[in-house]
This record gives sequence, structure tokens and C-alpha cells, in this order.
Amino acid sequence: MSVILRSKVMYQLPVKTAEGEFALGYSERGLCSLRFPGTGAVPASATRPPERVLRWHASATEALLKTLSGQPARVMPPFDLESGTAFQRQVWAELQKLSIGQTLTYGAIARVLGKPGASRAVGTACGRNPIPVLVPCHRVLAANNKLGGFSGGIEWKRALLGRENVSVAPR
DNA sequence: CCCTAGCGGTGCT
DNA sequence: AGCACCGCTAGGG
Repeated sequence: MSVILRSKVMYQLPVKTAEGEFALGYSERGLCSLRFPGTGAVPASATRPPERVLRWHASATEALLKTLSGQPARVMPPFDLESGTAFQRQVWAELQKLSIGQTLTYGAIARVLGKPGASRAVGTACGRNPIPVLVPCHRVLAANNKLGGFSGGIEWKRALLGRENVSVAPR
């Protein structure tokens, strides 16, 4: 009777910011995706989302604006991260423990998970994070204070960290 | 700086 | 089952 549900995006709603329009996706369980500006138009919902989703979106909007400005989010919507593998969800859970300006390395997360050789796999899992910014994969750096990668575009990572006053090694 | 070997999880054949 | 792909890392030149 237990079934692994793919987190289906049922509603997509926009968030207008100074940096452009983000697209937030919601399943029946909560926020399940965040797309950066310029990654495709936000499709208009055929039907008006239920109140519950609108409340989630209000929380997510505030949290996103706060995080983009380098301030702690006061509220968060529920996250639906069930689409991930067990390993990915463990990594994403570690990301959620990081507050503004707090960073870890890929290797450190691997060690925390008891898999010290899995730093590269941690990087891949970060890259699959469906809710960047709010699940702060941008706070994971490579060894020696280097920037590492970012699926949403390395300039976004640099900007997000800069807003949080995190200094990163040049090159 | 560069290059290389080794690494683990994932997804596609 | 095999294999290529990766947001990595440590070590060496």
C-alpha cells in the first residue's frame, strides 16, 4: 500500500523580485520546486489554487524575498522533497540546517552522513535540489573555500553568498 | 596554475 | 549488469 509518489507540480505561481520573476511549484504536500528568472515562463494555472496553496505561496514569497536580501526568513512553507532518493533527501536535510551566512563543504556533508568518500555524490545531490535558495545549496562550498558549482548558474551562487557576506576564494 | 587518480550515487542502456 | 556522467578532493608538478 505504500507507494512512492512523484511530487507532481499542481500549481505554479510567480514571485516578482528586483532580480526577475521566479516560478514556484506546489504539489499537494507543499512547495516542491523553484525556478530562477529566465528559465521559462510561469504557466497560468487553469484554476484558482486552493487557499492552502495561496497561504504556502505567501510564506514562500516572503521567505524568498528575505533570503535574496540576505536576511533570515521568518516563515517557511512546507517543503515537498519526496521526489528525491534517500541519499538526496539526507543531503537536502543537511542543507536546511544552514542559516544565513553559514557554509559547509561538500566533503564535510559527506562525512556528516558517514560517507567520507561521497563528496562528489553530495555535489550531484545539491545539483538536484529542486528548491534552491530556500533549501540553501548555495551555502555549500568546495574545499579550500572555493566556490564550487551551481546548477542555477554560478553567478547566482556568487550573488547569494555575497548578500550573506560570505567571502570565497578568488578562482 | 595545471593534471591525474580515486571516489560514490544516479540514471540510462 | 555495465557504464558514463557529475556542483568533489587530495596529491603532485
